[in-house]
Amino acid sequence: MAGQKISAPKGVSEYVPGRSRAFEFVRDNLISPAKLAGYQLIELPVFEDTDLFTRGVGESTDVVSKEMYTFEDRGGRSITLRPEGTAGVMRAVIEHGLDRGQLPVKVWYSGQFFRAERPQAGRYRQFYQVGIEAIGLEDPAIDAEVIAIADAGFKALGLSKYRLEITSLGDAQSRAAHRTDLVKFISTLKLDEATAERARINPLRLFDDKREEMRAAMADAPLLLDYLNEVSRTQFEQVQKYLDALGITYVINPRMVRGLDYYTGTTFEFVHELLGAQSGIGGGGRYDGLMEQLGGQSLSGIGFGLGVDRALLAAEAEGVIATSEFVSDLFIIPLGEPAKVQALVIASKLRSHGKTVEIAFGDRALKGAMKGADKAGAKHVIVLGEAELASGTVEFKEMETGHTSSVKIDSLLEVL
RNA sequence: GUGGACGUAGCUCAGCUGGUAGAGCACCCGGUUGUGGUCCGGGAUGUCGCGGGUUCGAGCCCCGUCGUUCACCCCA
Repeated sequence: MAGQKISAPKGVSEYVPGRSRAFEFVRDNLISPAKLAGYQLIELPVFEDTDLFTRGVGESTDVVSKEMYTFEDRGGRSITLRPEGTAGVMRAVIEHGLDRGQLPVKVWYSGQFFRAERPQAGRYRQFYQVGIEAIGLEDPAIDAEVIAIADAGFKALGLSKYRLEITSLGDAQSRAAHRTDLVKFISTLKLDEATAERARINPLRLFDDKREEMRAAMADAPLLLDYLNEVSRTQFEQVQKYLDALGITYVINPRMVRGLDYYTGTTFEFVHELLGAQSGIGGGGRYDGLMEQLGGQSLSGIGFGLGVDRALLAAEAEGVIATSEFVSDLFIIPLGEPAKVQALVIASKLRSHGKTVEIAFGDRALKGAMKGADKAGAKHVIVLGEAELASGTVEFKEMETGHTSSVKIDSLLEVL
């Protein structure tokens, strides 16, 4: 049975030449501000013990209850493809005792995540995220810095048509007080079965319902922000003060809901204007109980995850992705066998000095090869034939201007 | 998981009420012997997503399936 075509699994995003450079640009620039702020790389497995997510992210969440890729490995262990980044980072921090040293622990990560959802524009089953975590400090200044780093990442891409929404989920005491009243309020509403079930699992969810009638019904619902106790309120005000000082604009969204159970205190989301239904390009927040929940000491942390796929979509929608850049410094067109050998030698030497050099293999006609050089984005071209080999000199052509000059083969490095 | 739309050359799409496929872009070759981006000429390309069915005959109709897409849900 030969010849059957195999296509990619449903709902995965992949980037091939043509767009892969843009993807690379987005991924690298999104995370660059974190590196400037002293965050260090943490490279983790894409699969983990299933318990890590059921305990860390929370069994009541959609992410855990119906979107995980879970399977049994050959040793009978339950394994899950990571649906998010924070739980894995916490596991590794505890396991390697990183929290025994100087605090905060500051790490960044980058990689693929997996959720078995129905695919949609900007929503994939395998998606790419970069993120950071700062663990072990409760200073609201670090909350503001974390948010600022995410914001700087988006700005580094040239994005501007997005907004930052923030809120505070408060501490356990504040949330408990609010929950009592919220549940009471919800009990007065007439809900369909699915919605009632969601309310039962997490009453805050109803704030996120997009249906007009639900929004109207929830208009007068008690807001968590009004229930913050002294400590939580002061912290949230501090965060705002720092953001103001940084000149970062934000809107307070008291109805913001996050899908992962571990969030507490400062919580935020970046929403892009041009993206349609899947408009969240990044988000994060503080998590007080997570580390303890996973068997570590009781430290709070804060972090974010930014969606690389969606940020790329956003950048394309805004038209801020730089498209044509020179890919190679030099393109060599050899004419004849002896020239081909020399081309290999010259290219290899220049590459060892960090120059990007391509060779037109395959004995194409000169015109075709020139065209190829143009398409490939070559900055300079040289033709290597009998005459050049004999004289040791080539016509060095600058593609943008078409200007040529005589250059000794041995001196190519100087003119590149 | 639920509902709607769509699925024709590498890409974007056209194809009237069923009669055995087309355009633009891209690609390849050439425009007198070794120089690109413009122009001109020529050329290759599709089991019309896949599988059934109706019909003398289906890209066009029906069913199923897979995929994409939009919304809900959820979230990056």
